[in-house]
Amino acid sequence: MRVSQFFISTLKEAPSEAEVVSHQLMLRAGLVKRLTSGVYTWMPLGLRVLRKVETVIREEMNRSGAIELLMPAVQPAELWQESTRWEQYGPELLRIKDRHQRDFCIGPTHEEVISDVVRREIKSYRQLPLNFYQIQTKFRDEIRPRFGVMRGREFIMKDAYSFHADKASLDATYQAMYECYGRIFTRLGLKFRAVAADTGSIGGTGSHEFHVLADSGEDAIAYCPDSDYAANVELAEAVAPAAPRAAPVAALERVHTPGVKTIAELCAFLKVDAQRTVKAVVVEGADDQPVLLLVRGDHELNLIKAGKLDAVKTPVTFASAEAIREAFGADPGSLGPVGFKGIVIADRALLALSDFVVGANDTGYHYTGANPGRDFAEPAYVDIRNVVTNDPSPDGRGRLEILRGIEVGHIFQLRTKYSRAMNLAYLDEAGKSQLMEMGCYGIGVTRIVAAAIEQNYDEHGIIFPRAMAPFDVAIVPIGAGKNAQVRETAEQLYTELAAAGVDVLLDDRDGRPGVMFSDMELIGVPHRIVVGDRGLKQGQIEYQGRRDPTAQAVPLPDAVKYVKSKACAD
RNA sequence: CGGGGUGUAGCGUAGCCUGGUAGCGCGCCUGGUUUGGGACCAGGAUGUCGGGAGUUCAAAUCUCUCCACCCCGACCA
Repeated sequence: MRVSQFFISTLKEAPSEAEVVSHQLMLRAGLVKRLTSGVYTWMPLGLRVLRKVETVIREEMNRSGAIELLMPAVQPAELWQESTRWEQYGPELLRIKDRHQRDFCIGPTHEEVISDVVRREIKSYRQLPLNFYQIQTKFRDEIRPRFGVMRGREFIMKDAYSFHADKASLDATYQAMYECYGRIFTRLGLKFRAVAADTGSIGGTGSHEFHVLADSGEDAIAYCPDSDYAANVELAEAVAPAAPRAAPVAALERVHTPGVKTIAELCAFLKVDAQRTVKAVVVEGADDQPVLLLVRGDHELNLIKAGKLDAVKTPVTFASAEAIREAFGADPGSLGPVGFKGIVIADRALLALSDFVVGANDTGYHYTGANPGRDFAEPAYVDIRNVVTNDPSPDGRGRLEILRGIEVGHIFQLRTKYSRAMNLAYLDEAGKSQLMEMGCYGIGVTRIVAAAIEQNYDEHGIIFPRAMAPFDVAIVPIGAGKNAQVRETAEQLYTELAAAGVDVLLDDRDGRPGVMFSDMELIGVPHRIVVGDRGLKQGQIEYQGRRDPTAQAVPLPDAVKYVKSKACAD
């Protein structure tokens, strides 16, 4: 491709709407343009990147035995009513009406449609298993789109749905998809991690998320460097402390703590370690009575874990200030278990804690020297906190580290959740009707582009991994307009590299060198050839990898071979 | 949806407090000089100052209202 026949629109300054690096760079490089909140046009350059990502996904999915199809974006309400998700999905489902006032939605996912396809087509166990996938545009009316295409409302997803006669078959395909995802992200040149995940609202059992590692990631991942344990912090178990609780030494003492509301303020005021304090969080209970949750001061309550407790209403809702006043006679910031009559649930870390500081249920007062069993009834002890660095690994084989990640893939065992609702049945060998087992497997295609940039950039711009770079190699001729040898050499290299199967971009704009260099760096082309009279006088061109600190002189006759080996090496 | 903020040319912004009819940098156009890291000189074009209403002799500036976008929270590929 020649720049003169392509479309490149770069920006020197990042539009002020962009907060995160990937979003800024995608706008500056002209990969995408925003149409409205969370909705983007993929410009020619960005589309090349997207297509390369899709190609890798498609090849690996096909290799894993999945079969591609394409389902509609617009879906009739009837199907969603049948699965009961028309009511359950909430405002994130974009609902529309046609001219006859019939209800439709723009598909945020395709379980209903694929189930409808399969139940019409599949009658016999002989036709199973099947794994259908598509690469298709989704719409989810996110409450708050952000970070450009990272969390857009309209986005492209690869979604696959597998159907099975039994659980063993589902397990096999699930495992195949797990391995397929590993190959995809490896080929795309991404540092990633597969983690055990919460099954969330889609439901079912058995689920892994694939995260691209990046400090700016929205998710926290706990992993054990000494074993293969890895889980989303939402799910990672905080194991019960091994050491028993020390016997109480201090007496319960009420201290005046005026204006102290947070654990940080409490620690500063009383000069105690946060590990010697207990945080009290009040949530709405299943019976609408407030439930008191206790977590060690330096720990963080895990709302997903808390939501799984029978006594707690799901989704977890914090009690209102009025409800708290009524139940505790004090404001948040001074709450505790001493004297509280309702349900108290403590994190298991408190099993090892004695003589701690906790709110006194009197605004502006705390207790020191508090002890369960002596000063208040022993609460139930369960795991309701987020794991932290250095917690023991749940598999007992080391200690946890925490990383941040961007979720780019998610695989689920749906089991019979949808087949039951949608009546997805087949006839087994005995001629008996059975529900199909089902799995689903998603990859955020557009999100991958943003995640890859988040992981690969420098002060000059994007550094695309080879597999998703818009071009493999950029040729930058210097002074081509008035030096025929430069021009002809560049043209010749362009032709030969293209013929050798290299995706090459020739910057034939005859612009100033600085402009061409910075554009090629900004858009993330991984390899660059400079052709100038300076080098040609020595019979050389220059090669520089996007991450190389300096350029390398290469004799002209070796140039194509050299560059090809570089471009295909990584 | 709740809380906070912003809206001035394609992008980045000044002007707003204290009302007097819009400025700068980049980009764009023309001509010339340049050509190894975002050139220089000369000339030029581009603004419903987010929309509407109001106050005023006069509104980018003050008031009201609507809209859009961004940031912080619950969701997710």
